[in-house]
Amino acid sequence: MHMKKAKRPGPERLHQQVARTIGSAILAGVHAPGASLVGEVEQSAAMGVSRTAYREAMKILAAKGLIESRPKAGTHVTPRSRWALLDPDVLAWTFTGEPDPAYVRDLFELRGVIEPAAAALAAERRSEAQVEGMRAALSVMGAKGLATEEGRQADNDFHRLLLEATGNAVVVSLAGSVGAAVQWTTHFKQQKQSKPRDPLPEHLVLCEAIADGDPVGAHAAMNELLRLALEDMA
Amino acid sequence: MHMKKAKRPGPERLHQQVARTIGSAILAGVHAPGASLVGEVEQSAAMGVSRTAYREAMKILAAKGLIESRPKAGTHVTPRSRWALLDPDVLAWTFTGEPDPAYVRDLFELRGVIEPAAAALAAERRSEAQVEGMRAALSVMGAKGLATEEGRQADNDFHRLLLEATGNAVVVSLAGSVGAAVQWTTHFKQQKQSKPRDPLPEHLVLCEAIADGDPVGAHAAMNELLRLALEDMA
DNA sequence: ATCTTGTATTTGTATGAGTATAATTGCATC
DNA sequence: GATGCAATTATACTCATACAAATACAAGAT
Repeated sequence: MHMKKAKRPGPERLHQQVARTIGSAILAGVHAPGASLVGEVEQSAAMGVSRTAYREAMKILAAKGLIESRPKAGTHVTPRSRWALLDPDVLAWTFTGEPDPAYVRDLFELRGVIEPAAAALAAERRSEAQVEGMRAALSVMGAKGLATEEGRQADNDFHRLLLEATGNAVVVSLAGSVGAAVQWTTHFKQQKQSKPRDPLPEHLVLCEAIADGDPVGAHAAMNELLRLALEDMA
Repeated sequence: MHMKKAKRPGPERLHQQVARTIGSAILAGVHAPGASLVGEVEQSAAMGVSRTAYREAMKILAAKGLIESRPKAGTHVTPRSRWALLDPDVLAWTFTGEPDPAYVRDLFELRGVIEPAAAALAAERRSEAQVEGMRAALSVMGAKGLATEEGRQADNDFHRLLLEATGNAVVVSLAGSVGAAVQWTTHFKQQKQSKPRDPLPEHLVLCEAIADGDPVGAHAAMNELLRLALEDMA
């Protein structure tokens, strides 16, 4: 069987580059809420791109709630409360720089709410096939370890399967974003970790609670898993 | 003191119209995931707009994860799992048509997870000023009732203040989206409600639990509030 | 079969002109 | 002085056109 050629994201388009540059600057606080980005022609010229590319970048940022444009008034950064903080791109832009510690705290707090609830839902609704898949993923994870690419992939698979087992599309998309964000943060700190602990045991406990259809147990198991993960970073 | 002129959204721009039209069609299932919107020139001509406006609309939809474009391959609708289901615009587009019952169920389920947790956080972190504001809002709500615009505004204020009291920016933006979505759905069904129940008592219980700094009580009170609200719709 | 190479199709970028919107200003009025 | 109304004007918005770049696909070479 052929390995299907991995879908290549391709080179970043110009308007995406512009959106990333300005978006990152906004999230880093270079342009505070209320700040003015008035003057399409000057701004685009200053970046050395056409107004077309610049405007399309603005549309992307506006779609994510970071800016707002009106004729005569110009383009301004919106208050933080309107930003789509869980958007995948916004998340990535946030973690290009040093992320605000308060933001990371908020993120973990939300994770602590969402993921145990998701585990409980999964325990109630999982199919046999999903349990099979989760067990298989943990098996690979145990055999290869988290040091290998395969092991990390299996870890991802496990969590993805768990989310899908909730049968709640909104929870899936949300927890997916949060999980990705948390991985970004751990990626930072994990550099220093000389001796990583083996996280397999708590994964197994969680998996079996879900297999048993035990929402309360799954909730508690996920809580424990998150507690241990957080402990590893301190 | 002058009342600042209320910010008027103004007329919808052309590219926003196009984005709304196609976005709504995607969410309504007219264009299923994988469906092709190939041919910018033809598509834009068919809608009677310039290619510029059409492309800017595409950038908006792409920013919300609904579509994906690549040269030669064309533009296609992405799988549902990538959609930003909690984006304000996406929510609005969803509720222009008959929303999928499963989606509404998922939304309420998430609300049942988020809002009690938010109430508990608020109980731990609220300031005195915030408690004052929440009490004042409930006072107005009790005096005017939910039949008046002022009363509904006070209800919104209460919930907004509660969220702000969590001190968690991510929870605020998230719960704000979910709350807005839930209001859309209730707006549908509430038409038929001949005799609305007075929701003030459970609001007061919740408010006092938060004022007392009682996370467990606040969690339970919010659960009860949501249970009653859901009951009103059945 | 597999790899390379070419080619055609589609989106991406650039530019310039003109339009529409709304913040601002100035003026008249109360 | 404050308020309401009209003209001004800065700014984003829309359009049309041309060209560039990327890439899926097919044809050919190995």
